[in-house]
Amino acid sequence: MKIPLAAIHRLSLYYRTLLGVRDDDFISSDEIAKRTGFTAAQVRKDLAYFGQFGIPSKGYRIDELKRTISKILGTDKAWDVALIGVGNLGMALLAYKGFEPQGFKIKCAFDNDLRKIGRALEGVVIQDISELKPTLKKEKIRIAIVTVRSDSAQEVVDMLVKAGVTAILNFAPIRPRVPKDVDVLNIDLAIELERLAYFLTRSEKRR
Amino acid sequence: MKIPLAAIHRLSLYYRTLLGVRDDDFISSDEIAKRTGFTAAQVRKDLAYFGQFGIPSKGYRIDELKRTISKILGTDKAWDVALIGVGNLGMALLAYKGFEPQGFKIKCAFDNDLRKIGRALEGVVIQDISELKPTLKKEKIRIAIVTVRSDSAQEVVDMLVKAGVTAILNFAPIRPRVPKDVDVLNIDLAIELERLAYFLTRSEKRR
DNA sequence: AACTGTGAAATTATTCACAGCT
DNA sequence: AGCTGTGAATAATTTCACAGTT
Repeated sequence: MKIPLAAIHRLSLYYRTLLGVRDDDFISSDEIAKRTGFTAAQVRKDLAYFGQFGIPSKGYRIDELKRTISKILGTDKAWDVALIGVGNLGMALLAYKGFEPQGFKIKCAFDNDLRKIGRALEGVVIQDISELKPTLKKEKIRIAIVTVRSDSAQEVVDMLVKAGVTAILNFAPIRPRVPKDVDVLNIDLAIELERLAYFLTRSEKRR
Repeated sequence: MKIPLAAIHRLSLYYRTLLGVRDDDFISSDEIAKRTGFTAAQVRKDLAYFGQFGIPSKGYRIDELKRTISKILGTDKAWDVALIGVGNLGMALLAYKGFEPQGFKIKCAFDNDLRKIGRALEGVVIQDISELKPTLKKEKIRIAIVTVRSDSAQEVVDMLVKAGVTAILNFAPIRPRVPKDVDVLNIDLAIELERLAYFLTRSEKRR
């Protein structure tokens, strides 16, 4: 069956909602919908893509549902992550507290600035970019976050692919080319602001 | 006419591509498609939502198209932006060089940490959060970036709405409630990693 | 009675394919 | 001849609505 990509995103949000609810109880699709802003039918359909977890007339067992979603998303295991580019944004992500609760740990960091190499931040020693491949192979790292400037982003992505990385969260404002078995998720901060500017322009026109 | 939200996102990417091309020439939908990874029909349809800019047998005038897209997105004007929460991520965004070329300028920053208030970063003096409403009103700021911890995010968003902000880029891992004339774009970094983990889990199963 | 799971219908988005302009 | 603009066709996603289960 073909699962809409958007469903995965919603699943993450359902999971977040469940974290704020007492465990030892049931929750209905209606209640999840209310708390996340989606519709009840959508919640049920999304969950049904992956099996039948609900009990008619009661809803979903919260603790079970949490475990199930976590397993679907793959956040039931811990994932080690590599960070490439320890500039402002990279440092902020190193210090970001939101990753570990979801099972992600930035295990190693790389930069090409000699002044940074060898320094430790948040318990992670910054390594020279030339160490990238051996370290990633050794640590069996499959996920990387790219926060380098756009002019070296493609080069870094190529190195990551060669080092066996298959999932990349890219903050550089380019869309890197990768083999099709590698997943890239692009976050372009300026583009997000552009979308807001579009809405703003529209709504000001409407007045 | 109803314009798909995704079309706006693509428009931003077309624009980025055009920046890397000589001005005084034409470009075909096919060429734009090739450079952005979408299809030519999609490029033409997206542009056609907003008017007829192309010349049959030649393509689109690059300089004109750039101006046109910029106008559609609203990036032809400069936008002043407020930043709330000068933690690691907030500081990184303050220093981020990618906003200004697209017409966004972080004009003021707020925090509630007394040790930070009064300090200047990147030429922006950090103000006490109590100054938020008067400053935003005075500066007529409509766009805000929220990088506070999740437990105060809703409160901050409420303040922003009261101060007249109608577009919010939110990095706190909650979905704030806002009146329907306010647009919120949520970037949840952990959720993005969860999507990658999902792909990774799937592709490992396939082997 | 209450709530799930799911086909069918409706809606939304994308792709096709070609008439028409330069 | 080449490339746009766009209706029509197709595909994807969401919503509806209800049969079935507890």
